[in-house]
Amino acid sequence: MSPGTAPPVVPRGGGREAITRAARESFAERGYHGTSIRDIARGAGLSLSALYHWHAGKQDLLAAVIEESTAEYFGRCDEALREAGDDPAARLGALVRATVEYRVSRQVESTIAASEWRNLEPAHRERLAEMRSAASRLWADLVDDGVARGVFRCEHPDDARRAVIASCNAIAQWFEPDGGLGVPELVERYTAIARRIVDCR
Amino acid sequence: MSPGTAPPVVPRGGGREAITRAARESFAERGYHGTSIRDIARGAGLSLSALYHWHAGKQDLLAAVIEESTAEYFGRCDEALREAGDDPAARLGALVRATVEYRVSRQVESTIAASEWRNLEPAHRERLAEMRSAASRLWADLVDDGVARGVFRCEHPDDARRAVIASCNAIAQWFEPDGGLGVPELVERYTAIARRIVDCR
Amino acid sequence: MSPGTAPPVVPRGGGREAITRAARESFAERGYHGTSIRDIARGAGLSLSALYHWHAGKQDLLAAVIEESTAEYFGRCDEALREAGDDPAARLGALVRATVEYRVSRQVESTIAASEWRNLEPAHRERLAEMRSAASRLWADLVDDGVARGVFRCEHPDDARRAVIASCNAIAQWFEPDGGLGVPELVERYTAIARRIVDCR
Amino acid sequence: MSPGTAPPVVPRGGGREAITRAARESFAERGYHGTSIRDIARGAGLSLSALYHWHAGKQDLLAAVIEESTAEYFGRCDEALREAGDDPAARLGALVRATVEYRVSRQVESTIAASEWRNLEPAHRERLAEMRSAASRLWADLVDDGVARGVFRCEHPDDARRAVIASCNAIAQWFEPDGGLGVPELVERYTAIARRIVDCR
DNA sequence: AATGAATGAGGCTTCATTCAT
DNA sequence: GATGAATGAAGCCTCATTCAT
Repeated sequence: MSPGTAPPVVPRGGGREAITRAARESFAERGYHGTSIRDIARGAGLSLSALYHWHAGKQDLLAAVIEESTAEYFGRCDEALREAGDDPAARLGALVRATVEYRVSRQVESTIAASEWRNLEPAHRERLAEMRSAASRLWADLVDDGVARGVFRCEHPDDARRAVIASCNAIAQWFEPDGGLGVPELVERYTAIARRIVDCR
Repeated sequence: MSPGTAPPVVPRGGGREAITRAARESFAERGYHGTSIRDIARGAGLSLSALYHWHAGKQDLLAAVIEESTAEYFGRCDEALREAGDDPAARLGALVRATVEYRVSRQVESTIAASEWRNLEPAHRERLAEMRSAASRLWADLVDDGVARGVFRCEHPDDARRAVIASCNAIAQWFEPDGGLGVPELVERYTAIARRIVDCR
Repeated sequence: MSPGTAPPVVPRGGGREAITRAARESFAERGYHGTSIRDIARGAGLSLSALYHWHAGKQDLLAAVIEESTAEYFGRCDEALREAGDDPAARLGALVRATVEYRVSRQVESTIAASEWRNLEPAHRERLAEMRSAASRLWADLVDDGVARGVFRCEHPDDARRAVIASCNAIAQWFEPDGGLGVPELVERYTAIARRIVDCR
Repeated sequence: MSPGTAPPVVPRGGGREAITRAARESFAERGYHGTSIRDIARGAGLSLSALYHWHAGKQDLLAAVIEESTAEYFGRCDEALREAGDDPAARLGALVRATVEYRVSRQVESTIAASEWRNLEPAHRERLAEMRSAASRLWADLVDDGVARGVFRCEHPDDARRAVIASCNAIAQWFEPDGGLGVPELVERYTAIARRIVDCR
C-alpha cells in the first residue's frame, strides 16, 4: 500500500485476509525490518489490535506470507508438470512457464520468500524448509532426468539448473506489466534461453 | 560479526575503515533495517561516538558501502575488458570472469548493492545511479556488439544479457568456499553457460 | 449505572462463580496488576465476553474477591468468639484458632485482602473499610479486655495484638499442607505463643 | 515519588543512583507490576532512555533493589550480632534491634524484598536466594543456640523464630514516624515481646 | 581522536474494555 | 447467556542521534 492511498474498507470478519494482504505488500516493498506493524495495520484499514486478534505477531505474519507464496509456486509447478507429460524438454518448458507466470503475476511479493527467509525464526524456518526443498527438487529431478536420458547435454546440471532458475526469477526485477511485452512471449523467450542453458538438443 | 566473536583491536586512526568494514558485514548479514548502529560500532570494536566521528550516520554508511562495492565491481569489469581485446566472445568471458570472481570474493557483501538499493535516500541514490548504469552499460554494449557483429545469434539480446548476469550473480547464494569447487573451474562453467545463453557461435 | 438505581439482578448460573474463583486464584498467585483479565477468563474456561457479562470489570472482581475473603474471615472469628464464652484466655484461643484455620485453609488467597488493598479504587475501599476495621476491632477489644481484667499482663496491648496477628498471618507463607504438621497442633502452638505475647497469667 | 512532586534535578553522571532510588520508591508504593518504567524515569527526573543506559530493564531494576535491600538488612544484622557478644538473650535483642531499625528506617522499601520476590525471574532469584537464606540462618542459629543452652525454653523454636520475625516485620505496616513513638522505645517493646515468644528465662 | 551520558521517536506487543450479533 | 471481532491506551524496550567533556 503506497502512502497516501486510502485503506480499503474491511468487512466485519474479513480482518485476517486484509491483514495478510497488507503484510505481503509491505514486506515486498520495504522488507521485513523496514515494515512496521503499524504500516501493516494501516494498509489493512484496521487497528493495531485487530492485527493481533488474527495473528500472533509480526514474525507469524512473515511466516504466513512466505508459506502462502511458496505453496502457490509449488502448486503452479506441480500442475504444470502434470500437464506436461514425460518429455524432458516439455517438462522444462512447463517449469519455466510456471516460474515466469508466477514471477510476473506476483511480481512484488514473489521475492519475499527468498529475500526475507533469513528473518524467519528457527521454528518457522524448519517448518517451511521442507516445502522449499520440495520445489527445489522438482527442478533438480527434471534436469537430472533430462541429462540422464541424453536430452540435455550440459556438462554441469547443477549449474545449469541454477542458471535457469536465476534467469527466470530475475524477471520480477525488471518486468513492466504495461511495457508492451506479453507474458506468452516472455515465456517463449525464457524457454528458449533455458533450453540453451541445459543444451537441449 | 557473529555474536561471541571478540571485536578486533582497532589501531589508532584506523577507525574509519574498521567501521566501514563492520557496516559492510552487518548490512550483508542482516540487511539495512535489521542492522543497528550499535551492532556496527560493536563489530568495529569502537564506541558509538567514534562512529559518528567518522560518518554522518547510518544512511551515510550504507551509501559508502554500496559505493565502494559498486566501484570495485566496476573496476574489475573495466580492467578485465581492457585485457580482453576486441573479440566479443573474449569480452564476454572477461565480464563473466570479473563478475564471478567478484561474487565469490565478496560473497556476502556483493548483494548489498542490489538488495539495499531501495533503502538509499534520494540524494545518495541519484549520486550512485550513474555508477550503477555505467556497469550495466558495459554488459549491454558487449552483448549488443556481439549480436551486431553476428557473433552472438540470440534473438533477444536484452533477455540474454539479463539471464547471464542473473546466473553469475546467483553464485553468491550457494557457493561454498571450501566446497571443492575452485574459482577457475567455476569461471569456466559460467563462461560456457553465458556463451550458450547468447548463442555464441 | 445511574446513582440510586438498584443493581441488576444477576441470574444465577455457573459463570459467575467460576470467574470469581479464577480471579481469586490469579490475584493470589500473580497479584492484581500481574493478572490479566484474559488470564482470569482462561482460568474460568470462559470467554472474555462472558466475564463482562457477570462482572463490571477487573476492579469489580478484585473488590468481590476481597470482600468475600474478608467476610469469611470475619464470620469465622465471630463464630469462634460466640462459642468461646467470656474468658479472655479462651477468647484469645478462639481468635487464634479462627485465624490459623483461615490462613491454612485459604493459604494462597488469604493474603489478597492485605496485599492488594492498595489497588482498590476509593469507592470500593471505602465500602470495605468498615468490614476490615470490624475484624480488627474484635482483636483490639479482646486484648484490651484481657488487660483491663488483669488476665493479660503485657504493658503494650497494641503491640501485643499486632504481634499475635502478624505471627498467625505469617503461617500462610511457610505452611506446607502435607508437611506432617496438623492444623490442631499448629493451633495449639500459636495459642501458646499468643498467650506468651500478651503475657497471659 | 508522589504524583505532582517535582522530579529532582539529576547531576550529570548521577543517573544510576537516581533511577535506582526512584525504582525503589515506586516498587514499594505500587508494586512491581503496578509500576511502569515511565513512572520510574519520571520519578528519577530522567528520560526513559537514560534508564536503559544504566540498567538492562525493569527486571534488572527489581533485582538491584531487592539485592541492595537484602544486603543492607544482612549487614545490619551482622554488625549487631558482632557487637552483642555471646549471650543468647543479648543476641536476640541485637537481631530484634537490627530488624526494627531496618523496618523503620526503610519503612516503605523494606517490604519489596518479600512481596516482590515472586516477580524475580529464575536467574535473579537463584542468585539472590543465597543472600536471603544467609539472613534467615542468622535467626535460626540464634534461636537454636538459645534453646540448646537452656536460655530459651520455648518448645517449638521454628515457630518462635517465625513469630518474632513476623512481629518485627509488621512494624513497617503501621508505624508512623511522627507519631510520638520513638525508635528506642519501639526496640525495647519488641525485644520484650521477642523474649516472651522464645520464653527467655 | 574519542568517549560516556542522555534524548525523543518509534519499535512490537498486551492491556482492559466495548461492539454487533 | 454468550460470543468473536475490534479498539485506543499503555506496556517494555531499542532506535538513530546529539551533547558535553
